[in-house]
Amino acid sequence: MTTTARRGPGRPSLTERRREDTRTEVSRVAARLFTERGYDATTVEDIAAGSGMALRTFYRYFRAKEETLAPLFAAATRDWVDRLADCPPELGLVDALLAAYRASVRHSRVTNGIDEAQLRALLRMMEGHPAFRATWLVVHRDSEDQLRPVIAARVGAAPDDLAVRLAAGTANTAVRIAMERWAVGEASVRSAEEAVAQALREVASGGLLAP
Amino acid sequence: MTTTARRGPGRPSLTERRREDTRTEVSRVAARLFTERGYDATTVEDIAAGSGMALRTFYRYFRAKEETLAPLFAAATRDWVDRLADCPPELGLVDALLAAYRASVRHSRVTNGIDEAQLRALLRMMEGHPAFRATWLVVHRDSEDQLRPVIAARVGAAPDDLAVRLAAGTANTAVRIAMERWAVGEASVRSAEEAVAQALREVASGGLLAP
DNA sequence: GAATTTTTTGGCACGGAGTGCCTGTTTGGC
DNA sequence: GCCAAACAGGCACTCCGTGCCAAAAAATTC
Repeated sequence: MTTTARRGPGRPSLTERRREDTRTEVSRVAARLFTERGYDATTVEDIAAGSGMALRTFYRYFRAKEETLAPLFAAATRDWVDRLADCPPELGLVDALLAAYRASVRHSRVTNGIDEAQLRALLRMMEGHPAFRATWLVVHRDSEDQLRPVIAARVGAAPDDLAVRLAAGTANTAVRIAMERWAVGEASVRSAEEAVAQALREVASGGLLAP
Repeated sequence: MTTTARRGPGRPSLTERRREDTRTEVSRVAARLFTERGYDATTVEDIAAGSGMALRTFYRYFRAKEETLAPLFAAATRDWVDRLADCPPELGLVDALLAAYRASVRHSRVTNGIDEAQLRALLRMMEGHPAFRATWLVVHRDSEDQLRPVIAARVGAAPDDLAVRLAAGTANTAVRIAMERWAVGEASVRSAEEAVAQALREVASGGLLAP
């Protein structure tokens, strides 16, 4: 972490940020072990040992083994939402969503977070590993809730308006489906970015539901 | 089950249906125990005993404790998709989705499946119970895949077309969000049916994403 | 209908997951 | 240096989930 971060009012405290860093660090270790040995063959003790902590301490950071990858996935969606909030307000919602995604994926390539190759490998492991699938879906469900206030602010509505909820849900679903298509290596998908662009453009056009 | 069922070509075998019945039965027992005592306070042995089977046998029907409610949730979405397939083709997609939902909820009120009050109670338990949340989301993710071929058939496209995937994902998300709104008892929601109708109409109009 | 094969069920033992409780160790303010 | 609060670790214990083998039940064959 090289960013010079002032404490700021809405900003999490130093302790909380340290905690998040630890979680991310453990998450990276787990991702490596899972891809190397598989999910079942990796014990929580392995992850704890690899992270230089005791088993009991691991459980102070994660409620369950299957939660271990959540910080890694969540970092990606979190970053996307944050960049959406920073997008110029005159941009249309879909354009902003796409621009935010592009900025996020470009930036996270050079900095911390999860790199695309690893994310892809993990997503491919999801088939046949219910625990993985569940984590992936839970992270996206959380992302939906994070998206709501940002979308609400852009369109000038309340975060719990039905229209805002649905916009968040739809946008989020589009990104999820795009990444799932990209992960399995569908022929017409050249990059995650392209997949997301296609999906967002499709829902922006109304798609099959609004003919 | 009192329906006189011929074997039919696409129909599952008797053994498979017996198995499904057993799963549903156990699912109902678990739903009762969870609502009575809470999720954590209910052990798998309780569920097995309540279902008249040994613990080891339970694990021949379910891979994990958190999977126990899946048949109950899945029966609802499965029924919805089946009725969509039976809707007259000249009906618009959104109208058909809504009609199928109405038929499903009306019919399952008198026959087997899960009744609304219990579903609502279980959904309300989801807050603070990650395992529940995950199951709910996984069921809806599966529903998305079941929806694809049916939608594809209606609009005359391939099931793995991006547009079909997104329509399935969006429709499914709309229903999920509607039910989540209904479950928490939002003021502007009088019934699950009304919530779903509102949500589907909103996405049919294009919503905030297609202004 | 008796014998046999196949499927289903249950008991047992075992390792990993997850937690309550208590003891050490670090951190930070004085 | 002293004390308090937060954090890490060890230990014991319960529950989850599974491999393995034996008993029971169901289907099949003669």
